[in-house]
Amino acid sequence: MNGLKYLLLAGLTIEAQSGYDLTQWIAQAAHHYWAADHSSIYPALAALERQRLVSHEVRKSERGPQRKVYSITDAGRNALLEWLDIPPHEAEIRDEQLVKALCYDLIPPERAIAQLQITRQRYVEKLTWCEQSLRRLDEPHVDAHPAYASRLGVRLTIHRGVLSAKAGITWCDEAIAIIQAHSRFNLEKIVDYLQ
Amino acid sequence: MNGLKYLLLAGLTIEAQSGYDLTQWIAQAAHHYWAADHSSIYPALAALERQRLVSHEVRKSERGPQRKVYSITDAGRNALLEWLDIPPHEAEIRDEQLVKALCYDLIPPERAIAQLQITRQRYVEKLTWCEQSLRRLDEPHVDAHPAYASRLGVRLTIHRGVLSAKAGITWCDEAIAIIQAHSRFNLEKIVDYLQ
DNA sequence: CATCACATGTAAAACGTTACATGATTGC
DNA sequence: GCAATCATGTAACGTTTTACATGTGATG
Repeated sequence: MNGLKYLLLAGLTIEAQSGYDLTQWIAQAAHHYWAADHSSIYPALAALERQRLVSHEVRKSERGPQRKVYSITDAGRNALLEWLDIPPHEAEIRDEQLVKALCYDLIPPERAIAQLQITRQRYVEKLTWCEQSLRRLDEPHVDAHPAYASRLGVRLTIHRGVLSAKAGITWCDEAIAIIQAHSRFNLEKIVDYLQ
Repeated sequence: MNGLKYLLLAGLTIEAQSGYDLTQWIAQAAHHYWAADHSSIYPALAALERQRLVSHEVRKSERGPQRKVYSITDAGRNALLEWLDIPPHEAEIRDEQLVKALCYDLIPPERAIAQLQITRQRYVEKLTWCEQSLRRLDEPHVDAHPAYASRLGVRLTIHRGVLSAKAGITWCDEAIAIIQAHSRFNLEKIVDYLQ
């Protein structure tokens, strides 16, 4: 069984959700650690249901067509718990921005810097979103049972988002500075060379 | 054409390399921004050669069987340059550690912490490697033409590795602290609840 | 003579993305 | 009526992973 299915099971331990909800949640809250879109989520949910790790009930939506709201089953929770103890694989990353950065020798510095500024903006937006979510988590909740007092796991993953976004912003800023220093340096060397 | 092919073209702008070299390089220097192993690299190189974006010559190895050393062609360089101006897609990440972290509510804190310590160690090793590489880049080179004085792109990507690894280490440390605080907090609440 | 690092590949299966396909409901 | 959001899916295609497959040369 693949990682997406465990992510879906994990999402359903937070609360019962539809495929649409899970899609939105992965795109926003889990985007910095898992990539998946609806066309892989719906078949994955169907497969989990065939394995009896989740079940669904149909509910009418407040707006739009009927929803299939999925819940994790006891078997699903057990499968998730078993998987949890396996040491995680290393993160798998494919970041086109870095492949392009590797080639910033080959293009004019202004174009490299313009690209980095767009990437920086994306990281800023992610940071804003994560910080807002953390603030929402910190609003006090009154729960009957202390075990549910706060969602540790959710906090941990959003906190990771904050640190990733900050690292991204720092890199963009420093990369821009390095490119500017480098182009000044090269200019000086070219002037020397021509004299 | 996919990202891997551009990464290979980018790698070949640094120097002519074999599939084996590229595999090693991606596993070490590019690991924090691109995942690929030899079974996708060899077919990708063959496809690039069919498109005349790279060419190879066979050379005997100092140790082991013959090598196919690939070079980027002018057409390859042009294809790379064209691609460089397209705004990069957002990074695609699949990090099992974070999916597991999302579930750290569900397991005893010691097990979560043990897992985080293994992950932390991986980040420490990555950081060590990147810092060593940067030091090597800083050793002065004497080059005939100033444009080749240093590899800006290589520096940029390794610098990203440093920042990513540091963010990873910080997260592991803070996650461990949060889990410890959370379990103390829950213990207190459970004691209150039982009284 | 076994093991490790070097070196290159292929085949089948699993996985993911893009595009296609449909339809309800709300607000403008 | 049109666009946007809600909501669920499938099909074709392309990519990636896992496993298989082979063989060289150095070191212990």
